[in-house]
This record gives sequence, structure tokens and C-alpha cells, in this order.
Amino acid sequence: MDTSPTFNQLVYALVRHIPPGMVLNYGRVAYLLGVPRGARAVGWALSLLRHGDQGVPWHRVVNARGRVSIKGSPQSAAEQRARLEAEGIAFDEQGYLDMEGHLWNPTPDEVERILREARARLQGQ
DNA sequence: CAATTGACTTGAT
DNA sequence: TATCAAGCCAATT
Repeated sequence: MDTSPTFNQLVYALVRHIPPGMVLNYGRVAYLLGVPRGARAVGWALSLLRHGDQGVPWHRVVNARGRVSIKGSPQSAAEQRARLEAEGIAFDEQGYLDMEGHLWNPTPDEVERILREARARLQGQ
């Protein structure tokens, strides 16, 4: 059996560490996980949380253009925006937020630590 | 195992 | 700024 963590599990592990009031875009999450072009897969992973987010602050992940990017569920998109605004992130009249001032930028060390403990915790599940 | 699915990204128009 | 086409990816069918 392959007990190594799936990509999705690592996505959740990293996203769980995004501080309130900070955001990350899909592409950056993928990059930090070592899959530079896996942005789309990150979106897929987060979409699976639709039925229960299990403490994963999915609302802190937006697209590279700085906008909420949830398709198919207007209510979920509205919820994401509301959660971000509740954390102090403002949106302009066109729905863009300030990525420049709220982009979470963890040190490589921190990312490595997060992933290491995630692997240890998920090992053999 | 091939096709399908999306909360993606970039570059061009 | 809005659209569109391509390229990419893990998970699901």
C-alpha cells in the first residue's frame, strides 16, 4: 500500500497555516508544494471541501488576479468574500482585493516545517 | 487505463 | 478590463 500523503492532503495542511487576514493564490500554493504548475489541482482539492471544510480556511485562497474564483455556487463565492472582509480584507468596486498587502509569504523554512509535520502526521493513514 | 473535471494561470487580442 | 485559447494537474469516472 502507498501510505504517502496525497497532493490534496498536503494542500489542506499548508492552507491550514495561512494566517487570518492573509491570502494565497492557487498557483502559489502549488508552487510552495513543489508543483509549480499545479494551480488547477489545488482548486480541485479545495473544491472537494464543499461538503465539510474540516477546519481548512479555504476562503484564504483566491486566484492570481486577486479575485474570488468559485464557480457554480454564487452563495459560496459570497461566503468567501464575506469571510475575507470579516478578516479585514477589502474589495474594490470590481471585486478585486489587495494581493500586494495581504499575500502570505512564509519562509522556505516554515513551509518545509509545515510539510514535514504533515507527512509525519498523515503517514500510514 | 483513457477520458473527464474543475475554486487555475498566462499571454494575446 | 473582458475574453479566449493553451497548457497543466490530481482526482474521479
